[in-house]
Amino acid sequence: MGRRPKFAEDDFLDAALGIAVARGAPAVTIADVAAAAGAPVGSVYHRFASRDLLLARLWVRSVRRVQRAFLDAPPGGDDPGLAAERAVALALRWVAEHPGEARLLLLHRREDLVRRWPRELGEELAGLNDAVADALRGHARALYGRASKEAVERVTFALVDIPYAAVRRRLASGEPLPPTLERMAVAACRAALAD
Amino acid sequence: MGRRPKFAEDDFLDAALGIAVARGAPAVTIADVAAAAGAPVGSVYHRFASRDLLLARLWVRSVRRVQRAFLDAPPGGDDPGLAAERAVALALRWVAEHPGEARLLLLHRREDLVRRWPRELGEELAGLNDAVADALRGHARALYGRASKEAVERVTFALVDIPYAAVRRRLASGEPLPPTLERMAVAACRAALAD
DNA sequence: AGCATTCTAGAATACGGATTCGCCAAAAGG
DNA sequence: CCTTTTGGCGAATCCGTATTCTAGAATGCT
Repeated sequence: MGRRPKFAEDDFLDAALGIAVARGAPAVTIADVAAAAGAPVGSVYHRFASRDLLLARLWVRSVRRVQRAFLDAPPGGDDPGLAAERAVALALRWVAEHPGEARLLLLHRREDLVRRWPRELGEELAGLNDAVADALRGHARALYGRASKEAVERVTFALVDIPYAAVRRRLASGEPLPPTLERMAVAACRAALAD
Repeated sequence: MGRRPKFAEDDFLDAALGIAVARGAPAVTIADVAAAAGAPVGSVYHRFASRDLLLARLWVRSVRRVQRAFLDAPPGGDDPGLAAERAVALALRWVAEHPGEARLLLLHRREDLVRRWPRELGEELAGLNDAVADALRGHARALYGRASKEAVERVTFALVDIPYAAVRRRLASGEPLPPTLERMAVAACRAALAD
């Protein structure tokens, strides 16, 4: 019952992602999204109530995708070296496999993408990081036997911030990641865990 | 000869910085900058030909300021441990002393701030990083006896990217830097230099 | 076929914000 | 005091974009 859809939400999200990555977040205009998807503007509004909502959903979709990769990765157990290696390798691989979304997430903050976060997505935003926070506490417990604030901070710095640092500048400049990067990052990560 | 200026360029740059930091780059409208500086919009245009030029100058001013801090810092000589300690300490101190500019530089890319870089500032942009690149090569030479591409990459990762990573997430969330952070960052930095 | 429903389509409209422009004010020199 | 020059001032204008609105098309149901 009803006409068969010609455009899906994901079509517009993909189009928006492409534009954001290529020409920056402010260049994501509804007209351009529509053009990139081969659709008229009205069809975009048929799927998304507003530009902010479109971008917010793009953000959520991207965050969910990285998170899934992070959560699905095998935990490192109580071996700091192993945890370091896996976290860094995972980050580098994910960036290589999802260049667009990597750029979106690493080079923009939510606020830069979405001017005013739509109420409709309020809850969505609230619980977004819970699973990752849990996983980090799990790592802290496995490595140090406790999930104290300090232990969690340490794990986050090592497993999140350092891989991030390894990748970010290159992602911004567009240069390829140098081959020695992984080794350095693992060393740094390991040191942060051990210290 | 001529009326005495009531507003200086820096007044508007400071106002713009405050708005960018508080409400994000897109919220930096000329009307708001003027209001924040207690001036009418016309006076802003008397100093800056366009919004892009204003933001570009703000960017350049901020970059110059960090660079000065980085360049003025005493070099670590051939001791990786010392170099690591100094780089991390410098970064943490600078962020603490210049919270506004730190947020501007660490949380925004140039492209997010300035839509289209004004031609008038073309050269200004070109040579902006030369001095820092030189300094990094100097560090590479002092530490490893050579400024090969790989050595420079290593030094940059350790002395720039890691301190950056240590600070960025907190800067975005607004939380204070945890006391153990410096120690972890130094350990990571040192490991990246030694490996 | 008639009807309800789900979409496509894109022209018309509304609006926020950058930029312009004409005019007034305050020094400084003669 | 008159003239020149540098600045302050802010209402009016212009433009790019988000958003709305009216039509029409495709599909399933009875």
